[in-house]
Formats: sequence, C-alpha cells, structure tokens
Amino acid sequence: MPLPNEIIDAISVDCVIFGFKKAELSVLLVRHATGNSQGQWALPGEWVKCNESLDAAAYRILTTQTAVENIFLEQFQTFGEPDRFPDKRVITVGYYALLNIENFKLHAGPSVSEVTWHNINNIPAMAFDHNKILEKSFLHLQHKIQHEPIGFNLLPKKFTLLHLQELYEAILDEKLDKPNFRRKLMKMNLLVACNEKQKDVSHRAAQLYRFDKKVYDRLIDKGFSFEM
Amino acid sequence: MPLPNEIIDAISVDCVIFGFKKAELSVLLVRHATGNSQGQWALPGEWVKCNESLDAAAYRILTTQTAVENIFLEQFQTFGEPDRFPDKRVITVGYYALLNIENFKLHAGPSVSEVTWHNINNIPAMAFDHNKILEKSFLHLQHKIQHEPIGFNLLPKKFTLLHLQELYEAILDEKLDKPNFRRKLMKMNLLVACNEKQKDVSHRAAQLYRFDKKVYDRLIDKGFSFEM
DNA sequence: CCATGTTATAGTATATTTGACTAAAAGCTA
DNA sequence: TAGCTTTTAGTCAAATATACTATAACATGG
Repeated sequence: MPLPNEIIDAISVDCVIFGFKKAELSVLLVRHATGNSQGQWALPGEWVKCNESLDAAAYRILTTQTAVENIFLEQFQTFGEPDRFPDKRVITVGYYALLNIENFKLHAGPSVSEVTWHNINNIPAMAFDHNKILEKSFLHLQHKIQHEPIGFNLLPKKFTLLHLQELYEAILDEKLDKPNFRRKLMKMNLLVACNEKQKDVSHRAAQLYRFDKKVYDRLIDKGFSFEM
Repeated sequence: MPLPNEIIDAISVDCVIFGFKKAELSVLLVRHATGNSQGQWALPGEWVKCNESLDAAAYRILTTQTAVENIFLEQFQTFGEPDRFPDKRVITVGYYALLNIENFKLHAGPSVSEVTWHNINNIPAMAFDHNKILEKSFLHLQHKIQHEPIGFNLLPKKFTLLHLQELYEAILDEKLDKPNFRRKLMKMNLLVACNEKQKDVSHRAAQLYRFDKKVYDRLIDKGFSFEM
C-alpha cells in the first residue's frame, strides 16, 4: 500500500462553492499560481489522497479556502472525458457546497494567487472543463432546491421571508409572487418565528425566522415538493 | 501517454442494469469467475480504458453482457471509500441503465461465470460495496422517475396504460389508482395511441400507446412533475 | 405630529388539480 | 346469449394554485 498522504494523481475533486449575499448568488473561484493552468481561473480542487474518502477530500478543499462549519456539501457528478486535462488522464469528482457568505474570511490556499466570489451571471473562462462543471452543478442546484429545503444553507441562521424569496429567485432565475411564496412556505412548517425583528431598516421591520431542523428531518426522507 | 487500450487500474465503472417484465423490476447481476471475489455475485463492471470516456466505458459494459441499442444509460454517483476494494484504492463510477427485458439474449462476458436477472426485492449479497451501490441507484431511480419520463425505456415500444402503471408501481413500491393514473398521464400528452390493440388476451383488448419523443424533448428542459 | 411612501402581512375569489369513487362499454369464454 | 374480466369514461367533494386586493406597521420628510 502507498503512504497515507500520497496522492492518486488520476483522481481529483473539484468543488463548486455557492454563496449568497444581498440577493445575489455567487461562486468561489481561485486563480492558479503554478502549473500549465497558471494565471487561469478555476474551481477550487485537489488531488485525492490515498486513504482519504471523496467526501473528505471535498471537505478539505473547503477548509483550505475558508473557515467553515456545518456546511452543506454534496457530490453531484463525475467528469472523465479522456481529454479534459492536459498531458494525462484525470477524472474529477464534482462536489457543490452551499454557504452563507457573511462573516467568512477567505485565504488563498497553496498554488493559488487569488480567491474571489464571482456572480453566477458573470463567470470568467476557466481552466480545463471547469465552466462545464460549474454549469452542471448549477442545473443540479436548480433542480435540488425544488425538492429539498437545502436553500437555508445559503442564508444566515435568522432571515426574513423576503431574503428567502430572493434566494429562490436568484437560483431559479424568475420572479415569484410574494404572498403566495409566504403561504406555501409557512404551510410546510419548516420555519419557526424568532423573538426578533429585522433591525436598521428604513421601513417596517420584518419578522425573523429560523429553519426548523426537526421538521426538516421528518420530511427529507418522505421527499416533498418545493416547487414555487 | 500510455497505450490507448491500457487500463487505469484506479478507476472502474459499475453498472446497475434495470429490466422490466411481467410487472417485475429486475437487475442484471454477474458471478465473478476469477480474482479475490471469485464465486460472488456483483454488478457488471469494468476498468476504464486510457482513452475512453466514462460514458463509453459504461456502454461497453452493457454491450458485453447483451446486445442493446438505444438504451437509457446515465451516471448517478461515484463511490470512493478508501476501503471499498481489497488491496488497492479503486474509485468506481456508478451508472444505471433501463431496458426492456424482452428479446434480449444474455451472454456472460470475460471473467464471468453466470449472468442472471434478479428481482429487485431478492438481491443476493454481493462483492465489495455493490449492495450499497445498487441501493443508491434504486433510490435515484425512484426519484428520477417522478420528475422525468424515463420509465418508458423499460417498456417495449408499444404498451398499454396498465403496463405503464405496473411499472410505476414496481418502482415506487405502492399501488396506484387506475383511472387517476390514466388521467394524469394523458394530460401530459406524452402518449400517442397506436392504430393497434392488444392481442391474444382473454379479455377486452387495451389500446396500445407509444411514447411521443417530441413532446418529451419539449418538456424535459422545462422540467415537470411526474408525481403519482 | 401628520402626511406620505415603503414594506410586511392578511385575505379573497376563481380556476385547476387531486383522490376516492361509480358506472358503462368492450370483448373473451363457454 | 350470459357471465366474467378489463378497459375506459365520468362524477364530486376536498384541496391547492394563481392572481389579485386590502390593510397594517413603521420610517421619513415636512
């Protein structure tokens, strides 16, 4: 057996990290500092280590770029076209993560010169097949958010109904009716009103809600529709 | 670069081949004839070749076991626990295929002593983590069939509404109401009545339908609910 | 402190869809 | 032709979606 820390240089993990802030959906990209993709933007990615699971490798990528906790992280697709990587055959397993942008400090990991959020509608050309990987992950997210309440991972713990609606609008790329959106969501009983209201806003302060994990766990198995 | 036909012995593709016949959902399993899994049942799988895409490898597995054409074949998940395979680190990409069992001849490929259909409710213990892979693929299928009309791939070109209903019942593992099932399906306009009726049945012959690819293509992008 | 604007939240009315049924029609068997 | 099985059409109340309108809460400017 090879050493635990040795890498398998045929397999990598690439991670599409989605963040949400001020009604905008963004993705975290890095700029490569070395190798033949030097200077190009790319999704954060790493080689898989010899005794490391794929999930663990994906989690390692996240913690390299930013300090995280309790993050939604899930595999979505594996990419293995023979020519997707130059000079050798590399298969990459795609993961996507959802996190709330606020209060995250970014720090460029090794071999990376820059780390920045990019609006989902303004993504630069990237190295390898990373634009394709990003697109697939976004389609996956659009589908998934309509069947499981994963969107909450992109919001702070306490949020208003309008925040949530803006999140859905950003991901689904369509306007939604406010009263109807509220009604559908409240009926699911996934939200609990906090004893708090919005502060420092120049209009009537909205109720803050938080996500009810218990109901979530009960519903997640049964599967339920989140169609808006 | 390695030779085109050389294998990457860190990456395999395993394929869950679903078939449907007489209201029963089955999976094609092989019995290994060599190696340290000799004698055990397993999902059909192969090493990925050096200049072969993952999709191509999956298709090669299908054609090794049986003569197929126009088959639904799709990647669903990649499995990479460090200890999933004995003695070395192997990551496997899971695919699932849907096909109509009738008129398929099976032939055992290399290193395989037996190939047989197994009812989904009666699966033997398998080599490696193949039971887990199968279970994940089945959950994926249950979800997918409720959002895309992929079920037709398991039926012959012409089928009755009852055939289709039995298929849904087998996959979702629940009884459905006949008149309501018809109504929902007909409203989608995915089915076209053939100029033919069922033959050789000892009761009123049912209308035969076929699947309308054009409507399908229009709907597949928009995404639509198939919930029964 | 009142008028005004903005947003939150409640409510309503109509159309559509579900779910659980009933019933008629078609066609084999004998 | 009677009896049986299965297909196919239809009914009806309950639930849900959609497109609105209306009111309440609160900040701000005069």
